Parts: sequence; structure tokens; C-alpha cells
Amino acid sequence: MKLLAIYRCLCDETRLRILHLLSIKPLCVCHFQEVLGEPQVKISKHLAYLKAQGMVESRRYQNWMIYSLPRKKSPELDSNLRCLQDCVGTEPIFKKDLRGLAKIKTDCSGLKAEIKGIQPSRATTCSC
Amino acid sequence: MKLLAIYRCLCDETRLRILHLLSIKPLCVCHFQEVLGEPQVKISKHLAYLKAQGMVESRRYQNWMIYSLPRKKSPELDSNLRCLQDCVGTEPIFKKDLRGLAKIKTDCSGLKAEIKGIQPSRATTCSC
DNA sequence: TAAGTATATTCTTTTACAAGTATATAGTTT
DNA sequence: AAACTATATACTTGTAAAAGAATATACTTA
Repeated sequence: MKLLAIYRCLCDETRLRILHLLSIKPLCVCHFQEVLGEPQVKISKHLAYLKAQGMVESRRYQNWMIYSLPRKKSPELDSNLRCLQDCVGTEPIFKKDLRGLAKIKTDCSGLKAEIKGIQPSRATTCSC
Repeated sequence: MKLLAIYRCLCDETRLRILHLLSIKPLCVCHFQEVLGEPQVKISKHLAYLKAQGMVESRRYQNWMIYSLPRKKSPELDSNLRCLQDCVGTEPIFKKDLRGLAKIKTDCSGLKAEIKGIQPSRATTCSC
């Protein structure tokens, strides 16, 4: 059942937060890591799950994979994403994620290096 | 997270079918059994789950427990039930359930007895 | 080509939940 | 009270999915 697959995507907090952020703009994996504060493997696997279900699309930009909501959405997906938009207002975690998103630095390598406390060997930037 | 709890209710096919039927009218357990074709224990447990999450209410009428959607719904629940209504049209199982609902006999005892191939000792009826 | 960066995949462990069986409870009728 | 009906709960088992560790892949830069 197609609708059921959508609800299975929505019934995990990490995936909900990912979809909410994607409703703002496309993002790469490292930005999800930063905003959600979750390890890379966790983010990647949930993104893979969402992609397998047709809930997100991805394109590669150099080293980065940019994820976005699908350009063509089924009516069910469209309804549910709208519904999610209606509902996120009441949950603090989503607001927190929005604040995190606003603070994001565009230079991905710099970010990672900063976290590790080392100087980046180069300064590159993903397109999201 | 309240929204997550709603999605967890929605991510099971039996519960989806139950909620869809309840959007038509209140129903007792034996009617769910008949329409969904699932065993009593399965129906009862999913109803208990939904009730624990505040997705349904119940009242007793003689021997029967009548389940219904909550009179007062949170905005999130309301949004999601509307969304579900928008989406059920595309899934055959929901239409099938509607047909099953239309065929329901109001005499519960008679039904059960008929299924077992025996004469009911009495003829009583639930209020749904 | 070697080293570095970003992401994905595999493998394992743990956890959550669905389903089935059996039994319990609450109300009804005789 | 005993038998019956409708539903609920406890217990067990099976399965799916989430998480973490380690490794692999794809691309970039030196």
C-alpha cells in the first residue's frame, strides 16, 4: 500500500526532521549532520530509506550528495507533506532545527575541520 | 513528540483501516472483525493501542464496546485525519472496507452465531 | 598516484512491535 | 448462580527495523 509506505517514512523522528528541513531547501548530508546533531551513518541510512521510498531525490555535486524533495510528488505525498507543514508549528524540535539551519555555514570542509580542530587543507563548498 | 505518536498510529495497515472506518461512523469490535476479516485479538489490541494514543474513544453499550473518533481532536490529529480522507480514494482496500461496512448486519449475536453455524440463544443488537 | 573528503554499504547487535495462544473480565440471559 | 457473549489482557514467539562499528566507494586535490 503506497499510503502505508508514506506513513512508515513519517513515523521516525529523524526522518520527520529530515523531511521538515527539506521542505525549506535542498541539503547535503553534512548539513543534516550539523543541524540534527546525529552521526553520518544514521543520517545516510535514513536518507537511503527515504530515497528508496521515493520520498526524496538526490544529485551529486562534487563530493556532496544534495538531497531534495521530489520534483514530481504523488497526490498522497503532496497531501502528507502539506499536512506535516501544518503540524510542525507545535513541536519545539522543528523550530530548533530551523534555527540550526539558519546558522549553517556554507563551507562544508571548513566546518568539518573546525569540528575536528584542524586546519582544512582546502576550502570548498557544497551547493546547498 | 505528539506528532510522531500520530504517525506511529498511522503506519500500520490494520490501524489505518480502523481509522478510516471510524471516519464513517462509530463501530463495535465485532463489526471491525467482520469488515476487516481479522481475529478479535488483533482488532482489540490495535484499538487499545489507538485509544492509549488518544486516537479513538470508547463507550460501553451492554456487552459491546463502541469505538469512535475523539469528539475533541488536537489540531495535529484533525489535520492528519483530513489528510487520510484525501488519500484513501486511491487505495482499493479502503473501498473494499466501505463495501463491507455497507453490508453489515446490525444484529451482532446473529452474525456471530451464523458464522459458527449455530442458532443464537437470543437476538440482541449493539447500537452501532 | 597517493592522500583527503563526503557519503554509502555491510555486518552485527539491540530493540520494538506485531501476531498468536490462552486466559481473564464484564456484562447478559436463563 | 450458571452459561453465554463480547471484549480485554498476559504471555510467548517471530520479525523488522534502528543503531553502531567498521569498511567501501566516489570524487577531489596535491
